[in-house]
Amino acid sequence: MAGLRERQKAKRNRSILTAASALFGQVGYEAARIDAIAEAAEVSVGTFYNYFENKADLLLAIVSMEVEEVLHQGEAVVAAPPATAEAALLALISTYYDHSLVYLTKEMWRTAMALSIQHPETPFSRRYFELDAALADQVTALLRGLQVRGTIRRDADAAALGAVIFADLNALFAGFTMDEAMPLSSLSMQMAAHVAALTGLLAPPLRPVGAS
Amino acid sequence: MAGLRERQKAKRNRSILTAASALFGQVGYEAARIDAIAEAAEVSVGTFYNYFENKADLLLAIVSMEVEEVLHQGEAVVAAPPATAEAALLALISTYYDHSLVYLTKEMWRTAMALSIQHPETPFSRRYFELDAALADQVTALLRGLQVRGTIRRDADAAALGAVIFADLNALFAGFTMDEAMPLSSLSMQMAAHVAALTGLLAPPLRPVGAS
DNA sequence: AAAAAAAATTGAACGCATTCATTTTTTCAG
DNA sequence: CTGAAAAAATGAATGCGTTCAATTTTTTTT
Repeated sequence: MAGLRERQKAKRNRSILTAASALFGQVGYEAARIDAIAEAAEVSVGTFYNYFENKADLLLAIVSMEVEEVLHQGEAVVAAPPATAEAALLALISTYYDHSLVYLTKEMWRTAMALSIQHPETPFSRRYFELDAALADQVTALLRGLQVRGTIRRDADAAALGAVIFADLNALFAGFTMDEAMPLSSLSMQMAAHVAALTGLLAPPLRPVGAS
Repeated sequence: MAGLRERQKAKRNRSILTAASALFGQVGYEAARIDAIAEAAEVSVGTFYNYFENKADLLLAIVSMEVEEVLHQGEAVVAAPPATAEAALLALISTYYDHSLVYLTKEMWRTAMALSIQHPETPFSRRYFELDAALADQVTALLRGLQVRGTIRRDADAAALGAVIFADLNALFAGFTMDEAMPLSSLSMQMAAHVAALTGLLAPPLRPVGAS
């Protein structure tokens, strides 16, 4: 049976996360003061730091949730991709983009990206890049699936192209988070143009009729 | 004739920038305290803030110098690119990479990237992205030059591919700055693999002999 | 059930970027 | 040269994330 101590710990953890998440959503990550989070969670500032390493740690918890859900959804696309290379890539990337503002605001994303770059040796950063790598791998897996099926040229370097495409979708997403006025639809359109440019190059070479 | 006031202002400006640059190089951007910079520049903390908006402003001055020099060098490559698409892209990108640690450390780059993402409405950010855009445009210009010359397919979307390639070289560079142990040679090799994957797709279609 | 040990809570104190009211220096009109 | 006005310099004060020595609560031991 869970002891008092254990139960209280779980309750406080939840309480802090809930309070932080709410405040981040209301006033933003930067403007959310630790005192305010602690107060809302009915805990002292010192106790807050007993539960979370620092402010960034809170953000990481939320980012992890977001990316894990999106990875899960992405699996379905990779398992059964649309018919054309263009449609398949757009389907996967849309999965990512469309989910992106469910738990996080643009400001929270910006902060997460900034923190991950600035302090690479931090647990925050390590975890963030683990998630990034998983997404990039999913893009590569999609490309490989398309190659096996003959939708795109087999001689293309799927790993390299997966990395390139992920870097690009990431850069476009960063641009999206940096423009508060930009709607998701604009992001999708930009991505569609880039995907079209790439898939235009990826069509398999025509094979002479009757060739083995 | 320049008055006393004007002359002193210029001298102090130079003094602060020199002191900051030296300290950044010695102890890093984050560890460089404003008091220390001010003291080294023989100026009070208050005066420091009279000359620079904030600490990031110092970094921006150094980043600007770096990127401007590299853009200048890049022009030469775009004006007279190597014979193959692969060699041309590698030449341009190497120009960027090889210059990158002249004025800045990896930590300074990381900080600059992080700041530019985190506070997009800041003068820092605006200037940083102006520089980024200029670099991306240079990649696109190179591609267009190669198209005109027939080195790569004319039906490719140069603007989109330029953006994709720039996003990728940027992502690889970010990875480089985040690994203190990684040498420039590793970065170049990664980029070479990606460039090879892309240029493999960019070869112009064979034209039947004798076609107009 | 009392005492000792272990674990967790607490808020005052610290470091550091930035701000601001006050003082000093420079300019310039008379 | 003098005194008023303008500009710049100054360092103490502020805000905020994080740390830590002291206190309180919970668990274990006897």
